[in-house]
Amino acid sequence: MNGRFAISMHILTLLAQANGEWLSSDFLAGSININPVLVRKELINLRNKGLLISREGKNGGSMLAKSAAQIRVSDIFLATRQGAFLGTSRNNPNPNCPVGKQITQHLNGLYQEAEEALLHKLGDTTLEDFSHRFN
Amino acid sequence: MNGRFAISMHILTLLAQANGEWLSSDFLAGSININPVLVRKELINLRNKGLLISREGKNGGSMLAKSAAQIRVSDIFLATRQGAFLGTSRNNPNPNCPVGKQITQHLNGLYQEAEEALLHKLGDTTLEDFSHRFN
DNA sequence: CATTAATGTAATTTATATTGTTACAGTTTT
DNA sequence: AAAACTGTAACAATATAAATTACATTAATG
Repeated sequence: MNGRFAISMHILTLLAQANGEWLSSDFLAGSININPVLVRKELINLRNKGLLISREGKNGGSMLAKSAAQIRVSDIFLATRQGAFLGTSRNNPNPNCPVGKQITQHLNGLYQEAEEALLHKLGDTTLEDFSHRFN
Repeated sequence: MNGRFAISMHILTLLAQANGEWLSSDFLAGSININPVLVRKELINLRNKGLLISREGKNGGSMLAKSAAQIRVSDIFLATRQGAFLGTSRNNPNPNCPVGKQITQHLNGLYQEAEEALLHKLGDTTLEDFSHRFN
């Protein structure tokens, strides 16, 4: 998918299983096995998207902003994709070619349809469902 | 999606509209506006996947191996994705954490489901359908 | 049979995107 | 005041993708 999606799923699964405990970015980073700063950057993003809350200072950390049953995997997907997901075509097809002139537009249409199908599928699973798979 | 998918769609759309003409890699590269060597690499791949045929030497080029109606966009997607598409998680979560130990497996399950939904959707459109959108 | 116009392919470089690191300021609890 | 956190900027390293160069090979054609 996207490295950030995997990190966010990991973070949120840990939070879902934390039962009201504030988990520190260092603890999360230890489970994911990545640098704590990357975790904090992801935490900031997920917080901005309303999926978790954080507390600064000693005994600080993060916890879910709502119950895991209210968070769909598609929400997490949407929260972590940067702009386009399928696309970012920084290509400049030849505008003098009938195909080149239109291809970007038609590919984008295709990407949009595909993404909708993907989102629909990911909307079937909640974070709670996912987190229960670890039992 | 993937830069190679876009290139392949572009190549195949041009071939679909070529009506039995052999198109050269230089011509294709001119429409896509990328280096001809990249096009040839993609042509090799698409040929190995049975989507087109090529002819060497003077007046050589490529053409579709079958009618555009027989090629689904999902075939092209499958032909261009390298190994995993959603995934390639070269991350090593902490095996001493109950979540870290299992997350890769569960994410892969999710990716597989998502990819199936995507493929199903892309299977609804043929290269012919796509190519007709340029009229 | 030499010329020309193609493909095939390896090796290398360049560009871009992703991921990781360091350092330190700010916040809150004790 | 000390300790344990988060927040964030600036930078470094790595990985991936794209482009380039160079040349061998193939086949048509005059």
